[in-house]
Amino acid sequence: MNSQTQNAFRALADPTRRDIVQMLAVQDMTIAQLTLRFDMTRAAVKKHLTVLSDGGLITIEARGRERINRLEPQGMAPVLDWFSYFDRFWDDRLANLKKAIEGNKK
Amino acid sequence: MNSQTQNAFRALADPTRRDIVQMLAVQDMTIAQLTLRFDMTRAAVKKHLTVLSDGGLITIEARGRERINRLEPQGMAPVLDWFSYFDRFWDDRLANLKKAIEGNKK
DNA sequence: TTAATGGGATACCTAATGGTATCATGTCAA
DNA sequence: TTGACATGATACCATTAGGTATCCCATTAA
Repeated sequence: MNSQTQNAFRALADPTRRDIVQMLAVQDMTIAQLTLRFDMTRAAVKKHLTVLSDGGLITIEARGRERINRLEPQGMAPVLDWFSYFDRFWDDRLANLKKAIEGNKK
Repeated sequence: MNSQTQNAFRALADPTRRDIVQMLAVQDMTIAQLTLRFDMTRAAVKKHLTVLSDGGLITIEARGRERINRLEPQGMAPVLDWFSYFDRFWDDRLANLKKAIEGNKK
């Protein structure tokens, strides 16, 4: 049923894709630009972008002959939502840890 | 390098494993008990538990001939930590969403 | 002591995954 | 209009992943 959650978790399971997500958080990038940052072919990068798109984590907008890959932050919501299930189970130690992480928000 | 992050993300990429994590949040369980809850063999469940253990999400304690599988909430820290990277990039819409999710904490 | 129970280990199968190479197509610039 | 450039699509390959079946060992209960 909830395939968005599954697709998002799956998309984030690969280290290359997590790197892409972090890069796109800084700025939109074309496939060619992203490919320059990795040691793999453009085709491989494009496959990762497709998986990220399926996971709702990015959007791919055509602009002329280029494709602008843009982070879709809302795509992370299903994942964060899944984690929220544990709020009532977390012990004090992790509660403090979580608080510390969120404190970094600055 | 940071294999804990990778192993944790990978462990959570499978829906069965996410279900196991949620079940173990409620109570510790043996392999046999968990197997009753899924439509797969004990060997398959054990494989999932191994992956979860590699990801630092559970601990497996031997007690007599049984193995007590216990949630290790701190194992989620690397994942939450990874997400915290985006705090400074999130726009208002997602910031509100995140806030709403955390509001569910009760 | 013996049988049943809980689990480990291994081999095996199929499908999915991450990657490449290659060729085709649309678009921009000279 | 004619290349060069950015990307799409496809076929192919090796490895990993999720699953089963099977056999073995340790522990517990009768």
